[in-house]
Amino acid sequence: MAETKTAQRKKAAQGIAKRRERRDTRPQEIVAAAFEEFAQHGYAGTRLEDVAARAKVSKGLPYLYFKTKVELFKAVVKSVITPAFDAIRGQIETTTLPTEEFIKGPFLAFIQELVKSRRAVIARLLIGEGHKHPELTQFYFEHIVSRGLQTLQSLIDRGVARGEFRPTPLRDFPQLIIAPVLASILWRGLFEHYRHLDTDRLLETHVNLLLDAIRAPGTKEGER
Amino acid sequence: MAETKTAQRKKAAQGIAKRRERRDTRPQEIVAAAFEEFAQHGYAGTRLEDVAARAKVSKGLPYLYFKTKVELFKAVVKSVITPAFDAIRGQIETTTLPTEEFIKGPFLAFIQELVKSRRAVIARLLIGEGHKHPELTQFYFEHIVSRGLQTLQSLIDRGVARGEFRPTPLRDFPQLIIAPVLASILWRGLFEHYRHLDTDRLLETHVNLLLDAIRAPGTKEGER
DNA sequence: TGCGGTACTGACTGGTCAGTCATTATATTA
DNA sequence: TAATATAATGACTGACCAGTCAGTACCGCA
Repeated sequence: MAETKTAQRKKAAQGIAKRRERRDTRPQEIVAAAFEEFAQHGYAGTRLEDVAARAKVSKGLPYLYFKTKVELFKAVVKSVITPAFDAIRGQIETTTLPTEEFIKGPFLAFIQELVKSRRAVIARLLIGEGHKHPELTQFYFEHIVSRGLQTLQSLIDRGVARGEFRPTPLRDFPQLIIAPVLASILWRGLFEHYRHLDTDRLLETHVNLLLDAIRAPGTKEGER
Repeated sequence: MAETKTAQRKKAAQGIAKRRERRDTRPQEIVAAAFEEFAQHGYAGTRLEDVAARAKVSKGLPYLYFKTKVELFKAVVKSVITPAFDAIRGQIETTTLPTEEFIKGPFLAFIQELVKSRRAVIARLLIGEGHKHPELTQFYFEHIVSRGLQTLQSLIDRGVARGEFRPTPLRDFPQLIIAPVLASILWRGLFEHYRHLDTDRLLETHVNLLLDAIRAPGTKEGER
């Protein structure tokens, strides 16, 4: 009997953490597995059984930490999306670069990377299945969309206040800055297989045209 | 016995068309019902039983005209989307207006209307569930997206050839012209409930900024 | 007036999957 | 080392739905 126990402990001893630690890391492991599955099969197309399998866990365990499938999905969104957006928002608020330089540099780099990252598929998921889960959509709207747009608005306002940009209705529609990012994400998800799209150049073109359109006259030193 | 028959005929006589006609109109009726259901519940969320009920038809009948659910969805896309796009494509190709006028006029009106129309929900459907049905996506890509982008490209090229626009990389990325349309459709579908977006003005702003960015120098008569 | 064909019906099948729960394994505590 | 608590399991349930098919009703025709 004692022998059987020790035999069983073999597994547990192989670097497997203590119980308490285990309980604390399990949710993250499940969220990570769920992210992969959701990204690959969409929300409706993902079976919790597969999530469990990927996390090397039994079918029932996810329900111990997440009451429902939706709850798990929310956890994925929170853990994957929020940090990246907080990062760029912080940069926008604290940068000392001239606005045009900031947009052509760090901002462009951020959206170029975003479009190609695994995080982008979450946006596609929200777009596709959001309307079935109002609670989820509201969370996403309040935490990402609303705050993001507000930040962009203040970025433009700052450019105008500094005399870098002429005042345009763009400040009322910061969605116009983001729209090509969305389009790129969707293209990559849906049509890349049929026709390649150079999203880096697309976004660069977008940013340049937009700046051409709003740059204050007499500030054209950068043009050539 | 003869009486029973006549009694049954009562129903049939009430303006219900003859058999042959009936058979020819049924598919359209089913497609119309399916459009409503798909628009309301998404592809996966739509039960063919409900489509049938809405069309006042038994559960089995749709399968007589459409082999599978996907086939029915394709029919919906074809009947709802294609005509509108063919119309604007024709206009683009045959218009005699100066390119800028055309874009600010008929083209702007078209996208403003499109965003608000019931057709837009189909785009949202494709976006959300397209990746699960490659066949469907391919059909959509070939019939709508690919041809649409080509038409836009030739519109820009024409403007450049006429000296109205300066040459810009925009011609390589006609997606940039459409991106705000996409964004508007998605906003209306997802967030309108939380925050209203004036898509008419958004699209007008977009078109104006874009034209400001690509207008050939010396053609600024329209500016003020 | 009845016959043949076909438009149409709706109960049924097979398969899927979210969520449950009785049971088992194992860490911790005494 | 035994008792206790709780992490984890996985067979199972209930609900759902695409797609089928044996049968019915009804039209047009002779």
